[in-house]
Amino acid sequence: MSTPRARQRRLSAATVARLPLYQRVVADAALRGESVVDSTVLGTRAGVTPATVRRDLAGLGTLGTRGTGYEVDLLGQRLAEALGHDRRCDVVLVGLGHLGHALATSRTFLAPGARLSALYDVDPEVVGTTVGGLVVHDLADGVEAASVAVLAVPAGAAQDVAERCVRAGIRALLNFSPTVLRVPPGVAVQDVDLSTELQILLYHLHHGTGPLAGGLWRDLAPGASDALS
Amino acid sequence: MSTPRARQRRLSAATVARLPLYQRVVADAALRGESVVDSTVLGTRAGVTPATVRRDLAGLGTLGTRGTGYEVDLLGQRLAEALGHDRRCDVVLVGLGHLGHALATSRTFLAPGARLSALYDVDPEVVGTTVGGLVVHDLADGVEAASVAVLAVPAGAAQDVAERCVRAGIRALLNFSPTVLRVPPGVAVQDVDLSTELQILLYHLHHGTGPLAGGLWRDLAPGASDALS
DNA sequence: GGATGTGAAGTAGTTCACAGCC
DNA sequence: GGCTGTGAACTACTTCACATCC
Repeated sequence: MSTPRARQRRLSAATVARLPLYQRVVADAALRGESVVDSTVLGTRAGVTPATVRRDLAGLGTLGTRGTGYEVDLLGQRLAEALGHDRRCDVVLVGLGHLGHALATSRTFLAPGARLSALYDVDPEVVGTTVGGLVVHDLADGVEAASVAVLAVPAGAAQDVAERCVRAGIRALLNFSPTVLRVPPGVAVQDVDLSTELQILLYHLHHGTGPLAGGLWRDLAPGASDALS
Repeated sequence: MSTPRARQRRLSAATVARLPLYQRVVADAALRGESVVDSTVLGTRAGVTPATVRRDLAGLGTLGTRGTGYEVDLLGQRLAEALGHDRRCDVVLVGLGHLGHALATSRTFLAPGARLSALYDVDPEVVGTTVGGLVVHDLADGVEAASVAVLAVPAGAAQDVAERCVRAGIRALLNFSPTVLRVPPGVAVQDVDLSTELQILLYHLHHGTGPLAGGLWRDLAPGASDALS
């Protein structure tokens, strides 16, 4: 146990945001029975240039083979490790409107290692019901400790809910409310604002503007789409 | 009508992504009865540095007053204009699972100017029902023309749905599926991957890494939170 | 031959710091 | 006095291009 996990350098935020993408492409490649992928196919499938792929993956340590590419199994393993898929982690979800319901029952939302540990709402009609195998608790009864809280609540309630979560010792919030949360230092907030995403798209549509972080204006692959199924 | 809309320079993608945030803060300020805001309060409320606020807003033309700040009404007007809130725009939504349902019934998802014009699904149990005042049509019967399509469908269906939309003449897709879509040039795709957002948050939590595009590790405001009721 | 990994160049975005105006 | 708007410095990210190794 001398150098347990010190293989990878510090990854940039931009790289981290792409790791889940690579992970998905690699898992898919494994399912298709491919044993090796190179940066070009990884890139086209992930919507990223080959150079960026290589730069990103180089940050995980030396795992490619020159002249060949990346071994799918090994790459998948390293990505899972970097993304912390081996670590258990409890997630609580607050707000069981349609969005909360969608998240609680989604098969793909939770990363490997993450487990939904509790659900909360304030609506008496919802409290006590079962969603995705978990009973919905009353937010007023307090929030249990966890690693992450997902906030799928109306804007007006978000700050209050965030404070309850922080008081419960939760240090990472995934915020779906259109609100900028005030949290103490040491608490991470990741905002996902669905209406903002639409507005960004509309802006680029109206102004005919080009590529955006999310990867706009992607080209159709030259060959036919390689039908999966 | 000599220089109708040529007031603003070309805005960077990063700036565009922040405009909706400013817009919200400004609308909120107007509701509170504030008539002027400066870059510092705008910044703290939007979770952005004052310098960035000024740089961003300067791109909309000269609209601040030195020594004072930005007039709320004027700023709101310019932001709305830049975001195209005056332009009508039809949005179709495909997929009425919980997520689609949430989007279709949300009061905040659609930007001003945007109107939901049609809903589609493939599930016979859902087709024909009414959601948010609109009847759900069968996707197999074809997609009507619109400016934007929102894809809230399972990953396996996303590419097919995207192609139907493109065939219907839609040139902007908001994609909630964990899939990289292949589209012809000239079609804009904005990806929103909810599971990726969680994974990014988990990475930063595990590795104790710092600020991210979304704005992690925000500080608590020095004063008490200015309680809005 | 062919693909990785990486210095070096190029581009985009942020922050500083201050001149200019109210 | 105070705050905007912006050149200039800085930092972050991407892309090129090639030496390196299989």
